[in-house]
Amino acid sequence: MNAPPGKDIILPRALAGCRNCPAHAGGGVCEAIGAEELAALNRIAHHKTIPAGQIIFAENEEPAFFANILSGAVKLTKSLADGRQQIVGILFPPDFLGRALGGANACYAEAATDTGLCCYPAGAFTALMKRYPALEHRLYEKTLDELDSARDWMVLLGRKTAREKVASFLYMLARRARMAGCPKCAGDEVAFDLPLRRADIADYLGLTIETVSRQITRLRADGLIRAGEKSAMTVPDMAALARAAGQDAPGGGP
Amino acid sequence: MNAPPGKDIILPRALAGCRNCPAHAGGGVCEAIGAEELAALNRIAHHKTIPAGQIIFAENEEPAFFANILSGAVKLTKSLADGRQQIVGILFPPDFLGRALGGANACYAEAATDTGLCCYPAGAFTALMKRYPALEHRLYEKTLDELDSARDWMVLLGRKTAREKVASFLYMLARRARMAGCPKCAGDEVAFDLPLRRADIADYLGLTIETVSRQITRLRADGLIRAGEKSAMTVPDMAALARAAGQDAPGGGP
DNA sequence: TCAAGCCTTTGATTCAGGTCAATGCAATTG
DNA sequence: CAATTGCATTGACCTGAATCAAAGGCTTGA
Repeated sequence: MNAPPGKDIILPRALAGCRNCPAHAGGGVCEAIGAEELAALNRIAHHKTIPAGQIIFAENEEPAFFANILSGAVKLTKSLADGRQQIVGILFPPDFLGRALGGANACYAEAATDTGLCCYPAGAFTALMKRYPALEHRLYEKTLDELDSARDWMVLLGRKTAREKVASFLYMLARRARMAGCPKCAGDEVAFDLPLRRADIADYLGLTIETVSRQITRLRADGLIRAGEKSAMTVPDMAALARAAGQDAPGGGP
Repeated sequence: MNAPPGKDIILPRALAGCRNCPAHAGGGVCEAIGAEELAALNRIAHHKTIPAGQIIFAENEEPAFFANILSGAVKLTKSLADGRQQIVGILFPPDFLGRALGGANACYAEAATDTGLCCYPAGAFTALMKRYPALEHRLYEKTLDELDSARDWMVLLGRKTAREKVASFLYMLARRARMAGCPKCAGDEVAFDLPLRRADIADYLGLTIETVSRQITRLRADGLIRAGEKSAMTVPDMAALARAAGQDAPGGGP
């Protein structure tokens, strides 16, 4: 695969578009690098939209491009020879997609929902990284954060019960929604959309579809979540959900 | 904690010692950086030996130092409020210990066996990283590798059976021993010492002590491993062990 | 409008791994 | 040299989650 599949969008040759970009504020790669670096990045950038379910790149494949995620969600999966799957990470805006150094990607990347990307061709991006240590520095920071969350997830996979796993997953999404300004929230409640189907949630939590479904039913019966239309979810009491998740973060810690 | 506990060792003010250092060859931080960088590192370095069981640094603590691991093994653990524990990584020579950027450590670090460290005071090391992008680049590479192995471990935790987990753990140790020159091996066999007690193996694999013990017994009965004195282990057939581990790496892949 | 596919939910049953309890076995120690 | 302590092993039993099986909604589209 040489280029990301999906629709191309021609970028205006200016930074105007960056100003409202999620990757430019809120912890993206484009934050905390200089104006020169940003302009250079912008010159090689290229927007794409990817439909849900499409594979963005495969395992053991030299990356042809890297990207900032602008909208949607991307799942990173690994699988065993016999087909068992594990989702090892979910990327949301403004996360960075791709192993920016040292060869092949170690997992599949697939669009979990319709996804918008700001793509950089691998060669040009690598050259920029060499020229601008600030850019590499920023990516290193983001990688350390990814490593921390991978390790948090290892605790979940190795030591939490099915109920705690599902509660943790919902709690993570709710915290993310609240931090993102929470457009659908009312009062203290936090509302958001589930970006994953049951099968994906199961692969993310190391469970089966059926167990995920049962635990969601149970959490709903216990009043810890409310389900609305489609994939809409509401958390009436974040602290209670955190407790059910086995987390010691009453208000909204890590 | 301001300094690593354990015995201090005065370093000769020269690079002579680095020549045989595991961190200087075989993938360590000190490999693939320039002579100038290496000399600067050496100037701030400081050897320590840490006895087994000693905590090297705690969670949520600003690191006072970073270190290359010279000998032994260090376990990184995270735990839930109620005491459940998960080992999220084991570091061997020539791995790098510490979050070199952006604040507090995200897990406990404890010496699994008697461990030798080459320590760098945090402030001085950070200054060097700023001055020498090559050093930061090298650390970034190592962090990406750590992220990849964390994700491999997530597959193990989420999707493998108890038998596969234990086989994977032993297979990982055997591969490491074979790559390290395999001083104890005879012929095609691979011999090594278990650096962890049953309780630690259980915390690493997301199992209980009893299950680990039973699976080791079973693997022994099946002839996939042989146990010697103390913690000595021998793998007569690496390919067979890889198969039991659910790995698709017949000869000794990733 | 109805059939065909997807997902999701729910129920019944099974089983891998956890829990509880006893024993074994070295390495220390008084 | 008992007695203690800390692991490791083994056995009996239990349970949480997997598996197998069957409906039950929603979309999609003819």
